[in-house]
Amino acid sequence: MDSVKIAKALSDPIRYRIMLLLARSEGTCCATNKHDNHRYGMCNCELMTELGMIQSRVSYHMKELTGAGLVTEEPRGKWKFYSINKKTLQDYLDQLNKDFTIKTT
Amino acid sequence: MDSVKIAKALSDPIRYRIMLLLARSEGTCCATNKHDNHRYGMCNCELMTELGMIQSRVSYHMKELTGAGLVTEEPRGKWKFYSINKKTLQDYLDQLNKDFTIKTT
DNA sequence: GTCATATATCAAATTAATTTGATATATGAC
DNA sequence: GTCATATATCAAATTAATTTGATATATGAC
Repeated sequence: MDSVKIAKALSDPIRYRIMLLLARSEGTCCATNKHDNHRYGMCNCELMTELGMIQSRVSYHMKELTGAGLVTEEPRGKWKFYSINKKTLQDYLDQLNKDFTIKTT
Repeated sequence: MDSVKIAKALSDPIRYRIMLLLARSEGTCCATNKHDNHRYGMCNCELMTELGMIQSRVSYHMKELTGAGLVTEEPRGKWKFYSINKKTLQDYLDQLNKDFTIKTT
C-alpha cells in the first residue's frame, strides 16, 4: 500500500467520480449470473455511458485505479467487472492517521 | 474542503515527505519567541536544508500544500512558519469515509 | 536610509499525465 | 471456423505539473 500512489489515483476528478459511481451503484450492467446482481460494481461499458467518455479513456483511468489497488477487476465473459477495494481505502486512511497522528491532536 | 484537491496535494512524494517532516519536527528553526518552541512546524529555510532543494522549489510545493489547506503558514519576521492543519486532514478522512462508506463494509 | 536575508513570483524549459484514434486481443454467439 | 462486441494497448498529440534561474518583495539589523 503506497499512500502517495493512492493519493495520485484519487487526485483526478474523473477517477474520484468513478470511485463514487462504483461505491454507489449495484452490479446490474454486466452481471452474467443472477446471483451476482447484489454485488456493487460496474463494467467498463457502463462507465463509458455514465461518464460520456470513449472506451480507451475509461480503460486508462481504470488502470490507474486498479494499479493503486483501489479497484478490483473481475472478468465476466466479455466484460470486466469493477468494484471498489475497501481494504485499500481503509489501509490508506490508517496510514494517514499513523503518519500524521490525526486522532491524537 | 475539496477531496480531489487534497489528494492532488498529497500525490507528490516530495509533498508527502514535507508533510511527514512537518508532522514530526518541532519548531526550533525560525522560532523567534522562546515560548513558541514547543509548536510543531518548520520554516522554508529549514525545509530547503532538509530536502536539499532550492528555495523556489520549496516555495512551489508549500503553495500547493497551503492552497489545499493541508498546511498553515504563519509569518515570523523574515520567515514563514509552516505547520500541519490537522483539521483539513480530518475532514479529508471523514469525507472519504462518507463517500465510500469504508467503516460499514 | 543601506544591507543582508527570507520568501514569492515569473517565464522558460522540462517532465509527467491525459486524451484521442487506431489497432490488437479476447470472449461469446453462431 | 466467422462475426460482433468488450477491453487493452500503442503512438502521437495535447495538456498539466514540476523544476530552474532570475528577479521582485518584504522584513529585520544597522
